[in-house]
Amino acid sequence: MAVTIKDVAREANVSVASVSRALNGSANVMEVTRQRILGVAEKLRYVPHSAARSLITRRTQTVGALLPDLFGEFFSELIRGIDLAARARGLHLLVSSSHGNPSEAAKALRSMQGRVDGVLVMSPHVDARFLTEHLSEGLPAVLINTVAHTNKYPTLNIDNYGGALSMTRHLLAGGYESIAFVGGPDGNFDASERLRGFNDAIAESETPVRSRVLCGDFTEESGYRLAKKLHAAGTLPRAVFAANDTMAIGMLLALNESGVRVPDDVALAGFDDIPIARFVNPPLTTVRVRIADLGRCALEELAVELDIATPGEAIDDKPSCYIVVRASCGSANQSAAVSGDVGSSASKKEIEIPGRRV
Amino acid sequence: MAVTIKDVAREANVSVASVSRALNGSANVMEVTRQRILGVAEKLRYVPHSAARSLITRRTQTVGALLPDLFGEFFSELIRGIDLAARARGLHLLVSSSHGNPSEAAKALRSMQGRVDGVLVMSPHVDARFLTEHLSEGLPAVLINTVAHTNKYPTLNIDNYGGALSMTRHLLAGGYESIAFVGGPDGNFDASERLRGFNDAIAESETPVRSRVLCGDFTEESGYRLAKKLHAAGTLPRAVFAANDTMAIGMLLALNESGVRVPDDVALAGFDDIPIARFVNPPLTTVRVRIADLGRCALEELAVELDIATPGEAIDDKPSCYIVVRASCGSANQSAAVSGDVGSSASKKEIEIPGRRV
DNA sequence: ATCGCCCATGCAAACGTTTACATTCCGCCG
DNA sequence: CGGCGGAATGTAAACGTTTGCATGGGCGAT
Repeated sequence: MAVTIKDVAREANVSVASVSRALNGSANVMEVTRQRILGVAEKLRYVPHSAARSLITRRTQTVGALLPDLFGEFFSELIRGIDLAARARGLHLLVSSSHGNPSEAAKALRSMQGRVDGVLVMSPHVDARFLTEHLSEGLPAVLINTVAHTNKYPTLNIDNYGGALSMTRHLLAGGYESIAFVGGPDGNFDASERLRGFNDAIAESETPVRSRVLCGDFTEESGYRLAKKLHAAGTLPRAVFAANDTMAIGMLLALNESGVRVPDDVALAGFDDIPIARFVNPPLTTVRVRIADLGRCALEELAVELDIATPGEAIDDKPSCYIVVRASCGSANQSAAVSGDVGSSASKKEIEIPGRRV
Repeated sequence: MAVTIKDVAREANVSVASVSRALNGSANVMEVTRQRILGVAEKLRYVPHSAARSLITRRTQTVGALLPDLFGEFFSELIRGIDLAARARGLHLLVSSSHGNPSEAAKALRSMQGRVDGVLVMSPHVDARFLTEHLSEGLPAVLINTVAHTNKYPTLNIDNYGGALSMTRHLLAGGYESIAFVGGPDGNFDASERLRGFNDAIAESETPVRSRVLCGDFTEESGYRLAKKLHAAGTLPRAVFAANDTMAIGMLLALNESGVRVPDDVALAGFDDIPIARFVNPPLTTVRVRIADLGRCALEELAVELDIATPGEAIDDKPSCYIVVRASCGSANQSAAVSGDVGSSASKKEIEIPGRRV
């Protein structure tokens, strides 16, 4: 680390300016000189001092990712997507995760100030006030899956609406005459969007269908309780679409216990495609979110904000959802019709149906 | 970001030096002056320019994490552990993951040069040569779960040996008279350590036991094939300890298909406690690694290298393994004896046994 | 052949800190 | 009463780059 641009300059018999020029832009420097400089730099294992560079260029070549307390696959995939996209653009990735409360997140956000050129923010605690409060004026940011309605920053969301719409249509196409939707916690953005998708799909249905909406809270227990209650009351619908897999699995447990057959008596579908979904019995039909895609798109969007996106290439659309049809809803007949060519990654008993893009 | 230390100095009617002193160390500055300066800094929302600071202090307050292509929970947990520990120390975390090959990892490592004070390296491609080649001389580093034998850098490993030893002892205590170990790929460090643990446990056994070692490659398919082969040959042992859960689950699939009862006919154990392990039928007995702990320990170790560890506090021991007893090996009787007090996080049907610390 | 222009290169300022050293001021002791 | 020491504060150098501007030399045009 002791070797600086001056050392290279001296060794190559040029000025520091020429070294800088040779290494960076191709601003006028004779090819032979450039080669000599590059050679010396290589030989000396010169690596530019990024802090010094940042000081003058006011760029850090780094983006920050502010994430909530995420577990398992979701976190991994999100970071993977972000990381790969960042690397492709030559950007570094500064991560700050596991923020359980707003003040922690705020502190982390502030401490990133000046270390990053832009920031990806995903946090349940983010609202407009939080942002104006803690996000410094000039810092480009992209919001991920957040409820904050602001046109100040681009926002990327999982296509909750589209996914729920597609899944509900799928169930409707299965011919179930009564369908229940199990919602998530009040005020949860994902949950309300999924409900909206469900309602719209029901509304557009041409064949009459009895639908109802039940209140869950995204926990397995709430699913379990609801299923037990419905069974006890004898009011089980023919199909249930739970707003997340966790609740669906809770219901599945209860139904199995009660001797209700899935999908023969009740078809069941979830949302998220959590890893366990394919291992429950029967495997759960669900909506899969392409999480790595979400991360990648977010970073690309941020690149646009940073004015480093290549103008030519089109920035990807919002990350989409896929319906993954497994045994928990008995529509093997028509799903086969939808998708003859099954993706190679899908197991033999799985069928993927691209979700509607919104 | 336009507000610099000069602005604060001017506004507070002091020199930049005093501002610097007031904000950093408590080097002689009158309390009243300090308060005034702090007030002004707050009012102006001054945040020090980290690049400028790094330039002169030659510290970045950032550590890098170089990780291979990790999936799911392992990655999440590792980062979580690192992130939390780093935050506790006021360090930032620069992540570069998903490196599939040595040259990518090397590039990433070099590009971190100068942006970090130290680096956590976890990569299957890391050996001594790789390190001397690509890790700049003065950069502190801690190796995670790597085979590189070097006393130049501290190395943290999962306690593969101890975990396998404990699990094998557990099986031996279950009274199985024949036990097979299914190994991992040749040259894989984890795999060979686990095998070593198995062998040592067998060797120390007082009651005679027939043991054999089979060759797997960590894939589900290899487990599946092996189990089918053993069953066809009629050479199934009473207990099988697979070097990872993935293979164990492959075997479980095959055994279930063949009508072999687990654990009644064959007891089965794995290693890793991947999320699915508890959802297969029967749930898999396995060795759990405290991955977040691994990350935390690695960062603490790095802090020591960086001379920023508080001298008083003892650095934690190496991260340990836990045996998680589930239904796939039928030793409910004696495992209950081992652990009467089950951790609150364990489900009703799970028993945790602390692994041997090495 | 002379003049001007452009290209390659060098010089030096600037970026925002920290910190060694200089200065000032005050109180205390001789 | 004068000098001295120490605490509070100021001054300026240094960190390693990038980049606007200056310089010089070669070459084409007149």
